[in-house]
Amino acid sequence: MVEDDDSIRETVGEALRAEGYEVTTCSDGSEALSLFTEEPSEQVDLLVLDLMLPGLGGLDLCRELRRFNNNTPILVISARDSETDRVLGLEVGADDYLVKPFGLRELVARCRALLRRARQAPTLLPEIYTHENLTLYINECRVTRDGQDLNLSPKEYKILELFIQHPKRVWSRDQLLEKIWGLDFVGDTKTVDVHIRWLREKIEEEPSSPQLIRTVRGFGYRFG
Amino acid sequence: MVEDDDSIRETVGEALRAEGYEVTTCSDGSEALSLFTEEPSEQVDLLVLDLMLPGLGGLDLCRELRRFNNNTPILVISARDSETDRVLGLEVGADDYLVKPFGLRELVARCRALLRRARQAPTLLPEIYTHENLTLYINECRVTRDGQDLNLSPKEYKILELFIQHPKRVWSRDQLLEKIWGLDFVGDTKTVDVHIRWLREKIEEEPSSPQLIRTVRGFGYRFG
DNA sequence: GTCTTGACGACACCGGTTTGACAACCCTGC
DNA sequence: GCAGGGTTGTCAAACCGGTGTCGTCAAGAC
Repeated sequence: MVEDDDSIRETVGEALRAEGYEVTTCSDGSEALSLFTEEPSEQVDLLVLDLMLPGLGGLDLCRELRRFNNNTPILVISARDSETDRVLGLEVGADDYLVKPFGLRELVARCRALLRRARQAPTLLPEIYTHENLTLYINECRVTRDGQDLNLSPKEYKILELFIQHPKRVWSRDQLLEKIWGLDFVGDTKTVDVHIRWLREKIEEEPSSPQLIRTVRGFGYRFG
Repeated sequence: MVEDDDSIRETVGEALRAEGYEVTTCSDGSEALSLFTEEPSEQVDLLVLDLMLPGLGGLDLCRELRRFNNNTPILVISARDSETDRVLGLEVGADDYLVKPFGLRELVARCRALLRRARQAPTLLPEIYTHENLTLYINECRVTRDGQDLNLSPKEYKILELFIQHPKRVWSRDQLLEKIWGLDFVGDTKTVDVHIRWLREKIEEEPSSPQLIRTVRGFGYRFG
């Protein structure tokens, strides 16, 4: 929690601790930012952030965090209560905006709601996926089989990326069209079949009896 | 968006459409719930929900969705502005609570914030149903019996999925034809019998004296 | 006992899937 | 600008397994 007013900081901190949360407080923006950038960085699950801070302001801190792909949930608390202020806070990356003065029960409830949702999202997706003898490097758009580079086309790569990120999940042809080709694709779902075939030829031991990409008759395809 | 007040529904709907969102509106809770339970279910990315609704109320709808592991983001809009109301709304599963009257820009900003966060949670948790020694994995179109994979045909799988989601309920042959085969199916209801038989052979200990799929003479079939 | 309803076995058909071939398209290097 | 290779979307034919139908028999209901 970042808040320069001592009494509010103490009160809110206590209320959250009473709920069983572990709370770290500080009173200005740059101190907060260092918590995120220093190594080893503390794992922060939720940031309760006042806007009016000495030095680095709350909005700037918010922007800065999002700029570095930090997706920690942020609950802004502020005395500025105009609609413009609220919209601005949400636009720069806050997840919720609560106007002072607020009730402690509401603050706790909103914190809980944010944490509940954040728990469902993996904090960070891995950049390298491995499945049997296949390895996929997200950043490099590259796939190796037994260490040997595979030459996949863009579509083939995207399909494999989706597959390897969700092993065992069955994808219908329509879902694949939506995910890989986009909603605005017009054409036949048979297109998917063909790309699956080419992908099989590159990653399967025996493309005619595929082990990695299985067809689930009537539904679609499954990887793994 | 679920809202019984015509003018609010229109205004908000238009505001969101103006932002490029695709908006479906309805005016009561049960209608909304059917959007989620019907097959094929519409993909809903965000639910904007009024609390005071005729019939099934907003809070009940919220609870019902969460009970079925539906984790669609929910933004509650309500004229009830006491702290207790807000806390209650957030506790039953809403992600945000906005008090009427509200500014359209703030509403849009809060919708955007919720969608931004939801987008980071790519897959919903695997939906898994278990009944005695059977386990059904929704996302994988897969069923195991005592841990062993069952090789079900599409029709068999769909029937079992429907059954396991509604244990003890009696389904008439016509209802099954409508749910599994679709409204446009023309043919004999005996078809259902045959598929039930095949399903029994795969999931029952003794298919000739079925324990899981019971026949309710004169009515249909019951699972569990 | 008679009638109705459901279970079972067999079989032909249909639709989904695979496969091969081909043309349109987009890059890239010359 | 132009040629060539790689990528992509479409189509038709072959293959295969799921699917629908039918006739018969067993089990309940009255």
